Amino acid sequence: MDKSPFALLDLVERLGNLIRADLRRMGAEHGLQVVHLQALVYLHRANRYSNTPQALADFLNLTKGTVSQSLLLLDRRGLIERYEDEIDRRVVRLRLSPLGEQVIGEAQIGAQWQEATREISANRIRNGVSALRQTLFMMQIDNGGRTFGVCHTCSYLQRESQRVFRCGLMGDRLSGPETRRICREHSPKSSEQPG
Amino acid sequence: MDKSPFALLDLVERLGNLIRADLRRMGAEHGLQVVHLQALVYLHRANRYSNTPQALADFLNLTKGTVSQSLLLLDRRGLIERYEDEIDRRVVRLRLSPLGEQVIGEAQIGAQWQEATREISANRIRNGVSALRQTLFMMQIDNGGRTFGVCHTCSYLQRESQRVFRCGLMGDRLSGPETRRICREHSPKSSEQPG
DNA sequence: GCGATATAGTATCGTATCGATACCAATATA
DNA sequence: TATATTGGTATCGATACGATACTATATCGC
Repeated sequence: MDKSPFALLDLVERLGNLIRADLRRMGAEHGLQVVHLQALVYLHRANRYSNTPQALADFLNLTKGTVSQSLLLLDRRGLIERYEDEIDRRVVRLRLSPLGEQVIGEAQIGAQWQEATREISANRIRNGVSALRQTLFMMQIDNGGRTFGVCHTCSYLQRESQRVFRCGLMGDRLSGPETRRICREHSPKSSEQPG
Repeated sequence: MDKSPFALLDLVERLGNLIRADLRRMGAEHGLQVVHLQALVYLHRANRYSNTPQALADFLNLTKGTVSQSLLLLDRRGLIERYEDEIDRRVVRLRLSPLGEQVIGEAQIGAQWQEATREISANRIRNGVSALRQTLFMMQIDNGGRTFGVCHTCSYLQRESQRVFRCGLMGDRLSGPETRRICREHSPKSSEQPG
């Protein structure tokens, strides 16, 4: 049996630990835990379908009760803002406050990673992306989870013209920037998981 | 600028979250936290240079004080055993108890991953392994961390005969199985980071 | 050798995560 | 309109985690 899938697992775990440690260091500078920074980063990038406590809970694989507590803390510190959904009045929408945006900006999230991958050939990275994307797709099927990708890799995305897109699932028109945000409804294109 | 390094980062983070969630589920069945299962898995695989509280702390990127508490819990539950080092009497050695081995065996760690990667071509996986291994190497340099790999990918490994190996750093002779365990002294071979 | 320093580990304390449970309000369903 | 479902919050207990202080052993400089 080929052991390289397990080698890949080891690497993902190991790198995940390092990324986590990096977040821990950066969070400590602002008195924040890892999960807080993860939440801020998520809200920084989430699209309009995905900026709710429940979506964040799905993303982090935590219960809504747990996430609710973290959001309370972020709110108290003035890092996020809550506002009501106009249609469904149960739903709370979340966004970063100016202070939250500032923290994200200063934290240089991903700078270490960018530095570490600078010397790696683009081709090799694309190969890695392919392998991991396919793995993520399979794991999503396995446990009914969500992939939280951007529109570019999503099967629902339709292109109406050069600059106008539409989400085939929600029916809304999407701007260019919107298509680069992460979405809880993301479903990988079939071309992303060749078999 | 090419964005695929960030795509790779997203995937590693996302998969890391899923692996973590998987550990959480499996741990819950035994009343264990994620970090406990990570510790058990580590001790299950660590070689003779790496089965100490400090090595575990390095692996998990936690302080020795924090790890000491988790080990206390694992000890109370009879999942690990401690024994003194014969030479350095400050050092505590750790190993899984029979019960700990049983828990690891039942937990089917990595089963979900194995299933998820089954359909992916060996070549694509090897490409992914190459990209991530190189990234890990660079991140290790950046933050002075450790890679925690097996002898097979380590620059210190020397082959004395068909079945006999030697660690060039510690000077010890190593059996075949020993070379497949993870080591805190691991230093990637130069052939593992071409470029 | 011998004192200063470094290292491995433990103990204690405060903060905050996390799951479980219960609960409320709004929406969906029948 | 009654029931079920969904989004979110509140509370509680266990415990991770870092910071700090501490002990014991080992190593280094001289």
